Amino acid sequence: MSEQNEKWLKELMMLAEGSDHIKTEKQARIVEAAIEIFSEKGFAAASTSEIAQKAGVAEGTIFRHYKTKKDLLISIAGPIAVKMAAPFLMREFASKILDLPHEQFRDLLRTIAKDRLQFVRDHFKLLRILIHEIPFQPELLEQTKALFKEIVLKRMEEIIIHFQKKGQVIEAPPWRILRTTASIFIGMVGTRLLLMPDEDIDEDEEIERTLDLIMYGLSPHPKEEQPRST
Amino acid sequence: MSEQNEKWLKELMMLAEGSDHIKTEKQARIVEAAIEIFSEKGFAAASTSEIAQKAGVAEGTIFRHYKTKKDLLISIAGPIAVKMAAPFLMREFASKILDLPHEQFRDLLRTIAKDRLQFVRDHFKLLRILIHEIPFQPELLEQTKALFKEIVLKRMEEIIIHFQKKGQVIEAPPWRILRTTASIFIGMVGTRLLLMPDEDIDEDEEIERTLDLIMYGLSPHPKEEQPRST
Amino acid sequence: MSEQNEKWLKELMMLAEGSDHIKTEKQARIVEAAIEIFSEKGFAAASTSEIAQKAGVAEGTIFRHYKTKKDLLISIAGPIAVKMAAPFLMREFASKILDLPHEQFRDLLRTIAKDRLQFVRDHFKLLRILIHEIPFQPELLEQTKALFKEIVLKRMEEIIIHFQKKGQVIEAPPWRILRTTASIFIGMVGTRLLLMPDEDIDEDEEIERTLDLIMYGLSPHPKEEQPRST
Amino acid sequence: MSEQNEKWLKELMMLAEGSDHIKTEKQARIVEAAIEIFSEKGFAAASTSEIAQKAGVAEGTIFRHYKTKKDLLISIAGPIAVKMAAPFLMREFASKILDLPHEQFRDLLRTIAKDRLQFVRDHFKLLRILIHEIPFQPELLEQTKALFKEIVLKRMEEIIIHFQKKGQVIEAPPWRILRTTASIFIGMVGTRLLLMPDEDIDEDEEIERTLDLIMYGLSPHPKEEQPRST
DNA sequence: AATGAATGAGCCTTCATTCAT
DNA sequence: CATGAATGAAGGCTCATTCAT
Repeated sequence: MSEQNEKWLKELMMLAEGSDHIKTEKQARIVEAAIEIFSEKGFAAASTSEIAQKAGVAEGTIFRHYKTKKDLLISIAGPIAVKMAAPFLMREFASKILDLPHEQFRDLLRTIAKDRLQFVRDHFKLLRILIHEIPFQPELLEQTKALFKEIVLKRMEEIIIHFQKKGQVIEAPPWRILRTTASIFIGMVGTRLLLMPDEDIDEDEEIERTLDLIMYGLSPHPKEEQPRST
Repeated sequence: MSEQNEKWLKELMMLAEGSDHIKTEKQARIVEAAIEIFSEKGFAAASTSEIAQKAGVAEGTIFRHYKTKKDLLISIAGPIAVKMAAPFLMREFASKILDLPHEQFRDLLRTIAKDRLQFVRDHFKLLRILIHEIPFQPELLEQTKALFKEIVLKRMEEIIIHFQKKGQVIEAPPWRILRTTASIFIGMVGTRLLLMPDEDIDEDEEIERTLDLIMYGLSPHPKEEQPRST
Repeated sequence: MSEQNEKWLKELMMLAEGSDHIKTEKQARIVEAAIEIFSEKGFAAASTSEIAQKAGVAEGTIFRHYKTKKDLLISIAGPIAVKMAAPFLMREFASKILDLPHEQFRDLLRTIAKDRLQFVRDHFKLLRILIHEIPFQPELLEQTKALFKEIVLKRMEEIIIHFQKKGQVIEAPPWRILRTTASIFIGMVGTRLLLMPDEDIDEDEEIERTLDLIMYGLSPHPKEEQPRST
Repeated sequence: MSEQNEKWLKELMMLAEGSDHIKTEKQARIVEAAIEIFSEKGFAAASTSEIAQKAGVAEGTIFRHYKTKKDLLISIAGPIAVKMAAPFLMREFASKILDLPHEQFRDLLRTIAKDRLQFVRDHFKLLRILIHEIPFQPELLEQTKALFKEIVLKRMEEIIIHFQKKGQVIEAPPWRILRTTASIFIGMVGTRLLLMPDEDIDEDEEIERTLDLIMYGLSPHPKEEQPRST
């Protein structure tokens, strides 16, 4: 990783932990209201007057804290991508994992999946805004793309290669392995949250079965050789 | 499938083939311009005057053909979901496949994937609009949800069960198998089109390797037992 | 009356009887629809497209018969004033009445009132349009004003003077007598039609009692001298 | 009068006196401009942009004070009916008059007529708007109808009955007496203001002669019995 | 810092009118 | 005569943003 990147990383980590430079209580109320409304109607269809009303502040107050409406959006949607990637930003992330001698790849996936799933649930509205506005806000797009290409992909590559060396993961380009795994989890979350938001299911069980599919695929496998986890 | 559904199916199939009741040449120009602009800036941020200008018609002309701006959106974004699901609407879809005695599940996946991938490329902008507006247009949401739950899921379930009986697919809830497979392909397409639109890759090869992952998972498998496809 | 006026009178009488130059059946349907809608929402708030729809013709057809929307209004609202004044246009109107030796003024008022009241009922919507648009259409205003000043007032003046000479009507400027009498009847009709459209009353009786007030006023009068009519 | 009505009365009286909740100077300019233009071209044909221009404010400013154009109309035309009826709203109106032992009915009529005539002259444009829009704005219609039925008619009935008992007014339904008297005055005002706005006449004399007609009617009356007032 | 009245550009939509068919 | 697609000006209204208080 270049020195450039090192500096960027530091900034990102501060962002990931930072309190988002929210200073006054009114500003907090504005942000909260904006999240609610942007998420509900989309950025373009949301009006600053509605946000002001919901936040219980005067319209002018919004523009005291954020120069434009888009500024407000960026200040809300920008950091969430960083936070989503936060675990991968930790300096020790890869090394810690790689040092654990008996760690199973499957266990790692489970840990990450559960952690990020919880994150998604906790920040659903914010992520919704981010996903929706990414195509229309080049800033967001570039920032997020870079984040995942430079940080997440890089870190995960090391780990995947590590497990490939240990013989736990097949030989295939790490990016394809990452993409596939991520897609499956995203698909799982998406289905849960969007198609059947009210259904009550055993999530741990669901994750376990999904891990089965990730690890062994759809094709039946010879008995006893690759015992399924409980 | 209920009789109700039968009727609905017929309507959908007509929609799937229909020329979208576009009658005049000006109307076609309006639709084309609208697709372009909706896709580019999103529905809410698009202006009818811009659409009119791009279409080379007077603004009033739009409203002669579509009662409201939202009407225009629905008439554009509504049918695309049906078309996306079109192959699954064909009466013979399942039966045809199930009758082929030696058909491999993997071959089926490949066929569907290639076909739909082509479709996505051909109608990228339209699908972009659909995906973006679904959360804000209850009509689109319900229609699309029903389409996939009632048609696509139902048809694919039959097929998956069929291959499960033939021992080509592990015993797992068909919906989870469908979800996983679909997610992986969607992830592949998404990555291709969004993250690396310009990169030049051997798509057939990519599909094949992705099928490997779908069929056998990440875990290394005993030699010779499940030979990889060519 | 000047020669000028004589010519005008002739034209007016033709108008008063004329079939309004309505030639085709579609035109008739347009006029009918226009009356309905102008009366209901007012001229400015009525739209030609609504009229066309109600008439069952194409929008263009309206403009084949009437150059503009205002043209349509004038062709509808213009003649109704003339028709309202029609009885006073008849050449023989005054002379006929004046020749009847034993005619009572009260009987004359009764006759006119009943006749015009019926006319109002028969052409309520048209009169509504006329009254509403008079202030905004100078043509209508001038035409109507002239009609009443030159024709109605003139004719009634002769008659009132005649009855003054016969001692049946007090000495007072004829215009004031006409204005008062007309106002009372208009007030009666207005109250009937606007404030209590559904109430069921004995109209003949009402007219008679109103004539009492016109003839003898509010002040109680000595017995036997001016016997009230039954 | 019911308690319900008592409460309503209070509200109305506040309205009748109230400064119409006009707070800023710009709002006052908007109202003034709106009165001018509504009166001139009618509500439907008036445009908010024209009003804004005449008021010297931005068009948006109008909509900050009044949610819709119709809102502006109602806020202008609504109160004027109440103000027109204001004298009849005063709690002491009837009692005061009835207590004056030697009061003549004719004097009462004269007082009211002069007062209201002045009011009409002072608020001509507003009344014009009210009269024109009443048929198209159900709110105005109902409010005004109720006002006159519940307040004006009720109060005047008491008074008329009082004078009937004193023998100054003939026995006839009070509502008919009111209607007739009101019609005559309205006709007088209407003629003055609409047909001959520029003519210069002795108004006091005109009122007096009109009162003659109201009190004694058109029929000549025996000498000396009911001496005409000067 | 906070307010909220004021702005004016721009939005979606309607409308009277025209014209080729 | 009749049609109805097309027009483009104008309408009512919303909105992000500014600024004096």
